[in-house]
Amino acid sequence: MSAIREYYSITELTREFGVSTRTLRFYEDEGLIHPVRRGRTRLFRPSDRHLLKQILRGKRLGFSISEIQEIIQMYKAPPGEVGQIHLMMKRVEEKRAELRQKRRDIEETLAELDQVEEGCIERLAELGVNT
Amino acid sequence: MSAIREYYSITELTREFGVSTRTLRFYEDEGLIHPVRRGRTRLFRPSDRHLLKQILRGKRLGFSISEIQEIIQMYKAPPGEVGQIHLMMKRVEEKRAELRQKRRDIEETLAELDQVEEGCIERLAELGVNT
DNA sequence: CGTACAATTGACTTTTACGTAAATTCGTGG
DNA sequence: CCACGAATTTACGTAAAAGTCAATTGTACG
Repeated sequence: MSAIREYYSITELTREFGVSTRTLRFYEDEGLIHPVRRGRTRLFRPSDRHLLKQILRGKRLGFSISEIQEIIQMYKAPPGEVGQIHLMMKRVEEKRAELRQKRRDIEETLAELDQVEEGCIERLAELGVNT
Repeated sequence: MSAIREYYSITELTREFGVSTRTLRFYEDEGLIHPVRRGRTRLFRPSDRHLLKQILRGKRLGFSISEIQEIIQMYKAPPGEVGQIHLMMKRVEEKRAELRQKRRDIEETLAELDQVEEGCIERLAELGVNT
């Protein structure tokens, strides 16, 4: 078994997650991740790797980079000021509403795909089940 | 109560769904919808409107136009040839897998946002519940 | 019947999220 | 020490999904 690595190279992460080095540098430019450096070379810590997972998850859900940025900000410690905390809670609730909408969209689409499959099965039956 | 309309104008749909006319024309160019014409003016039938709903649902889930195109194709009657039907069933299963992944992503993100909210509440408690 | 407004077409622009290529720089093994 | 491979920087390119603008064209209506 492998212990938890201290650092990952950029190519290790590109292979693990199927993204390009360009993509990782782009995410750094956009301020989504902050790998440390040894000289000019980027070293990704487990926390960077975890962040990358969250970024890619956001991408799969169709969020833009700036939306992902926003979500990631929320994961960091809550701000110190009461007004800011309430603002964050409002944002959290908005994101949740959006996610629930997406979930409903998924359920609907899945249901329709089930219908499609049924149609296919029926059609196959019509054509004679023997193949 | 309003009966089912026969036709919708382009601006009616843009208002109902919050999209621009450019967008609807773009979808038509891409072959997603096929409104009929009176002269040069587009007339959208209820079926076009329904299609538009499905398109926007796909957009919310982060699917590209061509992916949405693919999904919409599935909703049309299954093909006549056995091989084609099996191919379609395979595609359906692939899409379902993708949607289930998205659903997992949503659950994870929702759980994390719950954590964020809890953190906020705790933080507020620390600062004194009186506000 | 004219005009004002809604809709269309076509062309160009913009934004996002990277891709790609060229030139450069580490650093490690032989 | 030096070559070679891996990583970096800089800069320009591109595809997708519209936005925007200009020039027309219907067409409804007073």
